[in-house]
Amino acid sequence: MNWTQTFIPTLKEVPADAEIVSHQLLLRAGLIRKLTGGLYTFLPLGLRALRKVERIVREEMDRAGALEVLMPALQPPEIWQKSGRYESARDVLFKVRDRAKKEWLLGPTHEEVITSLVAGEVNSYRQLPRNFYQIQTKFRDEIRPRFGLMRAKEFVMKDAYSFDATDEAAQVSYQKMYDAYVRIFQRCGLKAMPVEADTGVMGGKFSHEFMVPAETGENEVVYCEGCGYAANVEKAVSCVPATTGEGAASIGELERFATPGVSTIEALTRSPYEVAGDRQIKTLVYMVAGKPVLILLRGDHQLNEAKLTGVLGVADFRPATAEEIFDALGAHPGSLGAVGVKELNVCADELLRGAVGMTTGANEDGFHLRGVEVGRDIEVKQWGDLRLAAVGEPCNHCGKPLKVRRAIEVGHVFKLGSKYSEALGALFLDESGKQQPAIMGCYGIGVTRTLQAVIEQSHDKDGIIWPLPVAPYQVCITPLSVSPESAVFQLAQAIHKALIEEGVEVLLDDRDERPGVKFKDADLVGFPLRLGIGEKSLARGEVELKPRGGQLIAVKSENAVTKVLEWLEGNRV
RNA sequence: CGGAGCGUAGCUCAGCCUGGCUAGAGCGCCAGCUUUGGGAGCUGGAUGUCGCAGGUUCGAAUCCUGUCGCUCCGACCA
Repeated sequence: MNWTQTFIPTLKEVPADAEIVSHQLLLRAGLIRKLTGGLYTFLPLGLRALRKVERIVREEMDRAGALEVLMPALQPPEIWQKSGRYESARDVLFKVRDRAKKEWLLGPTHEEVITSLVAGEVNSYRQLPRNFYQIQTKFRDEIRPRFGLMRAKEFVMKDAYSFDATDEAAQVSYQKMYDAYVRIFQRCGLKAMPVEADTGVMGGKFSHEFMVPAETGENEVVYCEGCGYAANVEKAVSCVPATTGEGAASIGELERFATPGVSTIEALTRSPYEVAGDRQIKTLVYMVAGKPVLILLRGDHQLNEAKLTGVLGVADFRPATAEEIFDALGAHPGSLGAVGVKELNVCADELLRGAVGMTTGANEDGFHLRGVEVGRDIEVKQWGDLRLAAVGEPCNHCGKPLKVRRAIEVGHVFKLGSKYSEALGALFLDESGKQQPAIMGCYGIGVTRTLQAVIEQSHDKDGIIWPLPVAPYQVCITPLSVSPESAVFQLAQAIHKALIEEGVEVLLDDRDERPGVKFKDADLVGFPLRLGIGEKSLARGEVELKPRGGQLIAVKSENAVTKVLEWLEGNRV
């Protein structure tokens, strides 16, 4: 392909509305253009890279035995009502109406569709296991689209759904996808790590996310360098010693004391009170299904709402407002406590079990209580792990201090169980003739997001550094003259032709531009290999191979094609 | 949805506070000349609904109101 015949609108300046470097480079390298917030057009170069990622995904899904299908993006709301997600996922659902005013949904995902298909087609254990996948555009009414392709209203996703007759078989299906994901991200040149994940609104009990470490990521991963444990912070557990009464200022007697103006844990740790954070009980009030519930944590800990969902068994909750709190407890945030509270549900973190000599709010503005004994003074109705694991806490498995880093979620595998198969009637007859719901798994990869994650992870100050397998072109030929009769350009064209015949994806920069412009653009776009042809080196019978980000290699011009092929072979993943 | 900021040429932005000549710069684009190994130089040229609507005023890019869009922070997030 000649540069002048394709369309690569590179940008010298950084677009004002792109915040993170991968988004800036997507725009600057001429890969995408924004139509409006959260919606982008893929330009020829960007589309080529996207297709590369898709191809890798497709090859690995096929290798893992999954079958490609293509489902409708437009879906009837009825199946979403059946699964219950018409309500639970309503915030992300795009709804449209046809001329008869009937409502339709633009699919954010396809569990309902595939399960409906299987419900009608699969009747016997003999037809299982099955795994169907598709690569398709998904629509989500994101509250706040951002970071280019990272979080968009519309994006390309690979989604796969497995159906099994037994739990054990489902586990095998899950592991196949897990292994395929490891290969996919490796082949994309990404350092992605699988981490244990919360299952969220999807339901199900078992899940891993594939995370690409990046400062700009929207997720936090807790991990241990000692044993390899890694989990999304929403799921992560750590091993903090139980809270004892040792060292407490006052054990045994419940004592009310004045704390004028104190409304934070931190303020109580200071003079004259000097109550350490781990000697305090933090009292949060949440409205759970419309009723106030007290959530107790140690003062130095943070609430993990994902864990709260698990402990309460419902996701329908939110922090109470100051007014709701005052109505329930007669005090404002900062002076709250659960001592003597009988009429409200009290839900406490495990680490508070048996804690004595604690300090907490007195439910009277400006007063706290010390000498609190959980159990004696506080009636806890529900216990659970509610705590957000934090950096430095001991790993639950090996005791080494945990670390935390930000990451981009590029893939997610779930063991779903039978939630959807039951709701949508995906039943089969087992060997004994008994009707059973299929055991499902679902497996997503954000294809467009993966593409951007590659750039986020692989770039320098000059531009993108494409891993060879996902580069839009593998090689860019840069002749420093494009006058038709020049030896430089004639050689460039000959090599171009020869490489195409060898099946190499090659771009010939035939623009009549100064060398600096061509070099800068080649670096910006990030071709893995650039072949420079100029008068000076050609006078010595040489051309120049320049791997992106590597050292220049002079090769004899008659060996150029061979050397390029060798380089490509040597860098294949 | 709450908070903050921004909408002026294809891109990056100045001008606005303190209303007033023909609305500007750099980059890009077009033509010509010169140049040719890391985003060249000179000359000439084209390009604007100053987001949109209303208001105040003799006069609005500038002040006021509304509205739409974008960006950031938060909440949210399969």
